Amino acid sequence: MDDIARETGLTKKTVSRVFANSNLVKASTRERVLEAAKRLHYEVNMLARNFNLKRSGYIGIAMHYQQILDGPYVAEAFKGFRRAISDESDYVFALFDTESESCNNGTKLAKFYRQRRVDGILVLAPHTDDQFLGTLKQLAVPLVVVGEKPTCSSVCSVFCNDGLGIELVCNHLYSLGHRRIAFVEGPSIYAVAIRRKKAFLHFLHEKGLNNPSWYIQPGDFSSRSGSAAGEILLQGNPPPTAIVTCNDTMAVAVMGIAQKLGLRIPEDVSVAGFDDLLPLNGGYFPPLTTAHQPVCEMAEWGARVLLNSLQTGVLPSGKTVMDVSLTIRESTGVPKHTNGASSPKQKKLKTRNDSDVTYEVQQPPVH
Amino acid sequence: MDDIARETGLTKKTVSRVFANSNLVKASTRERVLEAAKRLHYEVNMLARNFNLKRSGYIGIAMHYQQILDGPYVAEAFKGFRRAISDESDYVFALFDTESESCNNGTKLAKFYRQRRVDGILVLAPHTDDQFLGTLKQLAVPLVVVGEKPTCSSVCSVFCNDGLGIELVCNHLYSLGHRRIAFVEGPSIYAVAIRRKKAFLHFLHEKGLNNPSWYIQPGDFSSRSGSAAGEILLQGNPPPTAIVTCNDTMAVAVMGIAQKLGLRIPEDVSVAGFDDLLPLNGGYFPPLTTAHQPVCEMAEWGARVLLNSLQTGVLPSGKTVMDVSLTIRESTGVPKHTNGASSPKQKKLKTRNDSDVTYEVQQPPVH
DNA sequence: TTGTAGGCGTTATCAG
DNA sequence: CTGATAACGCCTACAA
Repeated sequence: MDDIARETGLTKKTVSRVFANSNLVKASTRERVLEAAKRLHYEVNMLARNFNLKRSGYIGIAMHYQQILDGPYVAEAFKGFRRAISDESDYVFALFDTESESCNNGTKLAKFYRQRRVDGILVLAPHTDDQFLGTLKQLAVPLVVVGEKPTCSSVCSVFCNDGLGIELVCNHLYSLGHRRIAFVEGPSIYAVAIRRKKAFLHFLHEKGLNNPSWYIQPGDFSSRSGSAAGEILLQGNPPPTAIVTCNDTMAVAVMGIAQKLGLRIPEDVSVAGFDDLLPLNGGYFPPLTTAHQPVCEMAEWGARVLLNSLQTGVLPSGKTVMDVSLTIRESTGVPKHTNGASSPKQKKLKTRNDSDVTYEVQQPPVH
Repeated sequence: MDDIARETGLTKKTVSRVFANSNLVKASTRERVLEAAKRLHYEVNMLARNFNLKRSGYIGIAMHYQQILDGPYVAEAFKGFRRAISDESDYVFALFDTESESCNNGTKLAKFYRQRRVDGILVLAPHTDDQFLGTLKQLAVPLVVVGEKPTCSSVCSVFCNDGLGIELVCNHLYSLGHRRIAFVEGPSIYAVAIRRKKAFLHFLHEKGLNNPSWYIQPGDFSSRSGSAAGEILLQGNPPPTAIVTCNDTMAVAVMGIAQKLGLRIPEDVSVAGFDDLLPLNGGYFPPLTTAHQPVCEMAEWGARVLLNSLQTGVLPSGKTVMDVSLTIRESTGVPKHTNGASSPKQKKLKTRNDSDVTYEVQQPPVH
């Protein structure tokens, strides 16, 4: 900057103003500065600037690397994050693996914030036993949880109405005539999985269905666990006429087992999932009926809330619940031995409705 | 720091030494400082420290978000990165999406480096048409490309011997007795895909196989494209007895189509993939014979090289080629109408060999 | 619209 | 082993 100031006969401060996009600089002066900057290959030293501004320019994304990096969930979430925090915003994402203990108990994340290495934190799909949220809350870190309803209730978060999703799926199956409906659980480290199961139990109770207890099988979101559950369910007696799983991966695995057992989908058994994140698979399984979780939108909104907080200096707060919608495809249909209420072909009747967003407490989006 | 200095009756500099882990501080002095620091809730301001040290503490990871975030490749790569650059290393990962134009032509990445926002860059699986490598090369940025052999030859990189992988797979099939071997290509934006195809053509030529041209089908690594190719190949006349695909996803899709057509694997058709990254699927397809690509190891090594460069100040250089190995599982076997040379059951004969690493030019690893 | 003086929190240098 | 002083490159406050 000194060099440019000398070259142009101005002061460092004026040069500084140009690069800080201050509007109290004469256009001609700005030109002169920019010209000299180009000539001298000058580039702002963000280290110095940020040091001065007491900000890092980084937004931390905390997540369990191995748990979710491998899957469409993260891809969708990042799409949303990037929509909110684009290239121009001057913020960059920093990645933190909450798998490590130091991260998990909050020590490391807290330290990073205190040390000014991140300006704010987006927490993606934390586990229910993650302790760091509590730690961070005390620190008054600008923090937004995306994809989960944190147990620590005062933490700002964006998640979705899992219960509604299961309800929609189950009612869809019920109205097709299904009564023997089975369920494959998700891992209990995720509150979402627990909520989904709870909603299923509630559905059973509401409809007065008295299915055998083995109609509810454990699962951990993995293909392997889906297959295991599928084998038990489909070879049981009497087998369910419909199987609802806690995520799409397990639903596909169930379809795989069904096909292996020579069962047609949906003629012999209906299968429904949860998430609607999987790419429509290559055509060797019927497209999946599933509850659509607006991950991208949740992420985008969460990032916007955080950004807004960073700009205003007001800590983020409040919860946003987004509605899950039902996407009916070809893996569900009328059960064999039943006269269902609906027509047998339900092809591609899409009921997605992304604008179905419920704002409980929220500052306006900065679109 | 001033506060601590006052409290302890020392100088700022001495306090500084304590936190910089300098060993020229008396133990008792260090104790006093740390005690005061705890009492005053002092935490080093990394912004100031890094400003002074002219480093950001961030390592950039440049990749095409949507292209690869959704899949096991990134998960593996990050596992490797983290092995090399752990929590203790004081480096954090920053994420850059090379999908955006500003990143693609290198402007943004270059700017980030000049602006001191990243100390070095790991480029994950770039496309052949990515322009940023050239730009960055000129800037003398500490940079390592992982998972691809860059066209710009002087760029430091860690990739694998794709050709060898295809060769191993093809020879395995050939020795089982297969002659009508088909191939599903990968997208030409990846040089890896081109190398794999080239290796396949070389294999055909070497064995003097004269298969119809439609035995080579286009693909883009997606499940959808795999299915499309599978349908054409398996319904063709004469159909191939074995199908080699450019990645595992497409191989699974081909298996799906095969099962849909009522073909048994490997009795009616053998299928082999490339990558060995997919979780062993839930048991509804036979476990896949595939070429194992040591993504995690490549990433780890790449990150080590970069770290080493950052510590020594010497720009990274040289190429490391890691060998692909063959993992034989149950999706390949002796063709129906042929008397293969080998036994029909080749179950779980694993030939993985991760230590098969070839160092062409390289500084020693900092284990 | 531009300039002056001073400060941000750390480390480097060199002396003791 | 410890200390005094200056420097890093930018920004804020206030003055002109």
